[in-house]
Amino acid sequence: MKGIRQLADYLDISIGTVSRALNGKADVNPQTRQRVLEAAEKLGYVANQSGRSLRKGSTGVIGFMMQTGPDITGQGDTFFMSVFDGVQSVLSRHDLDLVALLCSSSEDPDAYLQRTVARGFADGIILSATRRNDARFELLDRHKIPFISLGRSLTDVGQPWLDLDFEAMAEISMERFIRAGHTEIGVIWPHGDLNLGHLFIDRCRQVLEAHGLKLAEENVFRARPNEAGGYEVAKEIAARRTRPSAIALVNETLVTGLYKGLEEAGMSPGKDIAIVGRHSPHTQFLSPALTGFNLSLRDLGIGLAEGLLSVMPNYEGAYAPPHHRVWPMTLLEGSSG
Amino acid sequence: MKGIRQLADYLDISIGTVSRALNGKADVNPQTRQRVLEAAEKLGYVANQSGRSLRKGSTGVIGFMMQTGPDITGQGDTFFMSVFDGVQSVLSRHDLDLVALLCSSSEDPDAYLQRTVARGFADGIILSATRRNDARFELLDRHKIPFISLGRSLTDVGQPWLDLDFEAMAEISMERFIRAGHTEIGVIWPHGDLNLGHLFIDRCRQVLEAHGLKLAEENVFRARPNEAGGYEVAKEIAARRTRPSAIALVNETLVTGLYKGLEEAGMSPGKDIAIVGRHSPHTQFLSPALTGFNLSLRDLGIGLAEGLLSVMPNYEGAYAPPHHRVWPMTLLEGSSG
DNA sequence: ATAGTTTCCGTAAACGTTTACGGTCGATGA
DNA sequence: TCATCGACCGTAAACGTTTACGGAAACTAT
Repeated sequence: MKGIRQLADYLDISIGTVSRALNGKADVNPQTRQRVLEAAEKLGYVANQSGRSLRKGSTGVIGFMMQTGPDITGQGDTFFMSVFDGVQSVLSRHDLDLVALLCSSSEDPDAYLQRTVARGFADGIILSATRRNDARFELLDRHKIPFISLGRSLTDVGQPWLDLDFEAMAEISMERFIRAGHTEIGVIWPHGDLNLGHLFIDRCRQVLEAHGLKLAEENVFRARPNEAGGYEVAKEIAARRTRPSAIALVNETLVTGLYKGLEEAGMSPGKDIAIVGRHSPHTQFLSPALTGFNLSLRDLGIGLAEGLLSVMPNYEGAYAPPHHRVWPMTLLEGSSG
Repeated sequence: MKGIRQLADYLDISIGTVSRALNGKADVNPQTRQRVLEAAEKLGYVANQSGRSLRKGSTGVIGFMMQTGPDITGQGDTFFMSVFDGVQSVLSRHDLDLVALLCSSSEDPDAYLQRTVARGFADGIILSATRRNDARFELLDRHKIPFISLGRSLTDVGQPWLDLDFEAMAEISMERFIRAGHTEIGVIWPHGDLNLGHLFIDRCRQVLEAHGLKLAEENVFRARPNEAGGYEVAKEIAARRTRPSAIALVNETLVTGLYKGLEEAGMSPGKDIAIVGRHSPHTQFLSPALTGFNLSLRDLGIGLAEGLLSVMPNYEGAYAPPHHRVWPMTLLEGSSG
C-alpha cells in the first residue's frame, strides 16, 4: 500500500473523497465512509506524514527536548518515563504524538533546537533542563512555536512554565534544621547552570539569614548530579575539621552516593548528620530512611501537557491552567533528618 | 524566514540553485554557494522537514522505540540516556537525527509501531524491550523498514540484533555458586515476556543440571522489574523455611530493593546469602559491594547504531559489524557473592 | 413542472522541497 | 570563424496530502 491514490483506485472513488472520509469531514456518505475505513484498515493504509504535514502546515507531534548522556541533568530514565506517561495521557486525547528530541551531550542545545525547530519538526515543544539564562526561550519565541518549560528561567518571554517548588523545599528544609538546633548547615548544589540550583541555594541563604544564621561558602558543596557526585561530597565532608551538621539537597540521584560515602566515614544520616533530600523510586530503600520531598511525576507530566496545550492554537480554549505553575511536593518523614 | 522561495528572492537567484548550493551539489559556482550559505545562516533558514522528506522519500530520522511509564524495562536509571549518547555519536556523522518514539503504557506497542511506521516517520528503527515473540519484527519486515533490536526474539526475520550475553551471565553465575558449594540456588525472573528472562533462566537450568543440580520451581522468583520487586523477593525469601543460599539476577534495578529487604530480615549479602547481579551507576554504592556484570552502555549504543546502518541502503558499505552480536560483559568482583 | 435546496463527490490547487532537463554564455580548439 | 564543450543556472515536474470550489444528482416545496 503506497498512498491515498492507490486506496482511491482500489475503491474506485476520488482521492478527495477518501481523504474526507478518513478525516471525518462532514459531507461524505456514511456508507462510503464505512467502505473507505474498512479498505484502509484492510490494506493497512496510513496517511503519509510528510505529505500531510506539508499540506496542513502542522505535524501533529509534540517534542520533549532532553539531553542525553549519563551525567547531564541528574534526572534519569525513570524520571522522564513517568513524566512522559502523564504528558501522553493528555496529548493522546487530541491525536498528538509525543516524541523525545534527543540532544547529544556533544552538541550545543541551542543549536540543536534551532535546527529541529526551524525545519518544522514539531508543533509544540516541552523544554527540560532549564538553565538560569536560557537562549532556547528566545529562539522558540522568535519562531512563534508554542512551548512550555519544565523549570523557570531568568529569560522570560511570557511563555508558560511549570516548576517544582524549590523555594518551599528550601524553606521547609532550613526551618526543620533550625528547629532541630542546627547552626552549621550545608547544601549541595549540582554542577551546571540549571536554574533550580540557584533557586534553591538563594532561598536557603535567605531563610538562614532571616534566622540570624549564615550559609557559609565552604558549606555549599558543588557536585556532579549523579551518585558519584554525592559520594565525593561525603568524602569532602568527612575530611573536614569542622563539619556541617545538616545537609539539604534537591537532587534525588546524588543521595545514594552521599549515603555510601557517609557510611564509609562512619557517619550515619539522622544521627551524625541530618539529611533532607528528594525522593524517587530509588531512594525509598535507603537506610536509614530518607526524609525527602516527593511528588507524582505522572501528574507533573499532565500539568506540562495542559500548560502546553493552553498556548497552542486550536486548543487554547480547552485548557486554562495557571500560566506559571509552582508544583507542590509533600515531605515524607524518614529518619535521616 | 519562511521557505526557500524567500531565500531565493532575497538573493535574486532561483530556488533550484539555492537548493543545490545548500545540499552541496556539484554544478554551482563556489562564489554563489558561499553567498547562499551566508544568507541562509544570516536569515536562519533551515529546509522544511516535510517538504524535504516528501520529495526525497526519506526523513533523516532514526527512531528509538520505547515504552513510557514508571515500570518500564527495569533498566538502570541512566540506561537509555547512556545508550542514546552512543547511538548519536555514530548517527551524527551521517546527518541522521535520533528521536525516541514514546509508546504510552496504555497503548499497544504493536499498534503504535504500525501507526508511526506506516506514516513514514523514520528511516530506521531501533527496538528495545524485545519480547520472546515479538510481532514488531514482522511488521517492520513487511514494511521493509531497516531496523535492529536490542534483544533477541524467537520471531526472527533475519534482521540484525544485538543482545547482552545473558547466557554467559547464567553460566558464570551458576558455576561461581557451584564452586562455592551452593546447592540451593535461586534466580529472579522479571515479570513480563521479555526474552532476556527466558534466555537467562533456561541457561541457568541447563548449567545446574549439567552439574547434577536442579533449579527448583520455588527458587524461581518472579518479580516486578523495579526496586519494589526486589524488596518483595527478599521478603519472600525471608519467610521461607528452607531458603536458597544463592541468588542470581539479571536486572540491575531489582537489586537495591533486594538488599534492603534482606537487610531488614537480618540477612547480609555475601554472608548469609550470595548474590550475583548486574551493575549500574547505582549499584556501585551498595554495601556489601555487589558482585555483578558490567558493560559500557555508550559502546552498546555505538554497536546498535552501526548494526542499524549496516542494513540501511546508502550506508551498507560503510558498516559491516556482525549481523547478530552477543555483547560481552565483565564481572566486577564484590563481596556479595 | 419549475425553482430552490441538500447531499455527495470529483477536480485541481497548494504546501516546500529536490532534481532531471534544457538553455545560455564564455572559453577552448581547430 | 565556427563548432564544441563545460560551467553554471533557471524551469518545471514530482513527492502525498488536504481542502476550497463547483457541479451533478436527488429531493423538497411551490
